[in-house]
Amino acid sequence: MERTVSQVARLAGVSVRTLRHYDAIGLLPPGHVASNGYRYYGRAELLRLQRILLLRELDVPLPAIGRILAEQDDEIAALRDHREQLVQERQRLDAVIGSVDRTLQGLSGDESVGDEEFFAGLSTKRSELQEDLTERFGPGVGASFEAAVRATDGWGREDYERMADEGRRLLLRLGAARARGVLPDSPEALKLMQLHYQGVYDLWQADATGYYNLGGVLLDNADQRALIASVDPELPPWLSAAVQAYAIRKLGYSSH
Amino acid sequence: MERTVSQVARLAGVSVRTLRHYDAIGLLPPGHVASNGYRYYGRAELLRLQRILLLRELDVPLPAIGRILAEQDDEIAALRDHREQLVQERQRLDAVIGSVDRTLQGLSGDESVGDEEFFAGLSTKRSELQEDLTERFGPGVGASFEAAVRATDGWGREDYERMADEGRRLLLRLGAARARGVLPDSPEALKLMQLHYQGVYDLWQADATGYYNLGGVLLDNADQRALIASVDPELPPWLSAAVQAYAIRKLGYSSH
DNA sequence: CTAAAGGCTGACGTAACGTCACCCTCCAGC
DNA sequence: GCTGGAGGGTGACGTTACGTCAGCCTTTAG
Repeated sequence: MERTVSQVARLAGVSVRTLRHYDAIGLLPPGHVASNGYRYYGRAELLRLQRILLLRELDVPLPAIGRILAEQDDEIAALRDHREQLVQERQRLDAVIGSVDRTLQGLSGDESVGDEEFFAGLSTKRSELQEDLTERFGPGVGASFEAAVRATDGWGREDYERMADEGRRLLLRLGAARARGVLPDSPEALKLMQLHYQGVYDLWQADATGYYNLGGVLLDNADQRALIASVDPELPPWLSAAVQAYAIRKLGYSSH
Repeated sequence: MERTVSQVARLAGVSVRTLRHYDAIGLLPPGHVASNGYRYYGRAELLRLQRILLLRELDVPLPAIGRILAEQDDEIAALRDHREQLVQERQRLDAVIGSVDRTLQGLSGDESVGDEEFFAGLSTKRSELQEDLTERFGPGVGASFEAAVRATDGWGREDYERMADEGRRLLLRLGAARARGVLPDSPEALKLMQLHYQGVYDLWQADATGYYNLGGVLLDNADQRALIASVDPELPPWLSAAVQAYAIRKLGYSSH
């Protein structure tokens, strides 16, 4: 009736090492240990092992299995909790897969949007954007464009492409965050938006007001919106909200 | 232009420890290390960090990120491969969640099937099963029932319940294996079936022929089938095939 | 000049074992 | 009684991506 490690291993379909491990962490001590150190398992241990393996197949971590087997009564409640975690993990995976798809989309073909139009289209479409901002909010808002244009005067195609690449990846990250359920005004989103603001600032020394207004334009300007949507169809409203949240929380914008 | 660890950490939203780690594994060495050991990062490193973080958010493991960034060209192919793995993992999770659901079903309510009817109903429904086997395959097949009945003569309700519990969990494990896509005649299935055969043998000293025939009865006998289906609706045909596969492969059954 | 930041290098902990490396014990055959 | 091989045992490192000390050294502000 007493089985050795290798016998139990064969019977249950686990490795000897696994049995030693379960002994080491106290999950399944042998029924009896001989004076020479040999482990011997009886019927009770085999039963316990079966229950362990069932739970293990259900992705329950070993410490949790130990607790469940210790307190028989709430085995079902524990499994229900566990199920919740599994479902959450699946949702997370779904979001990640969606992000990967959009990333592939954003990185592969999609040459419909020229490289130099990127960084939210701020590079070559700047003048158009400037007009839009100026006519909607007055000349003050777009004024700093001039300095920015001069700053990038010496840029070659390569510089723009690097900038475009950077912007594209940032939009992808923002899309991934959105897909994961991150809210536009959450701390995590604001961390990412700092990068966005930096990028915008490099092309156009935007202040709080300018950046805040940009939040609206991103939604209303067809080109801008299309550019962002090309990376993630659901990103434009999220990004718009995030821009405005950043302007308020981090740049101190207020509509006075 | 040169940023210290904490500055980069704040900018990118990662921990200082993470930067040290990325340096240690060679994923992101600082642009410059001062004579006092201080790390300083330039624009190029910030760019690389952004790309790292994008891929990290997509669940790409760090070594893979390193390879992807090293060989720019197949970034997209690498992501496509990665996507495949994510999808597989999601499928696995789906299967696990299904198994958890059936396990909850099998462990909670379900008192419609009395405890002592378990272990594939072999305990109290034995006589009925014996009739079925005898009338279909002749008296020889069911003969050893007699000895088994005597062997369990002294059993109390408690013994039967323990046996039932054991059987129930085994069926759950088999269901989990089936859901994971394990085939009835695969080595993994046969390992589990050894446990099933042992359980059957304890209640009825079945030989290869008897066990093989049981495979058919499990499908045709309404009680048996319902019992198994109560644990997993798709289990009966799988289990039937597994029983016969075990009889052939492990017990040497042949229809001569 | 001193204290507070902030930087640095180890080193352990995490999940669940796989995989050596090295040593001991039992049993069968000579 | 001896010996070889199967099978038992105990460390201890490797894996993933850092978190979290502990202990020591710079830089910077007052």
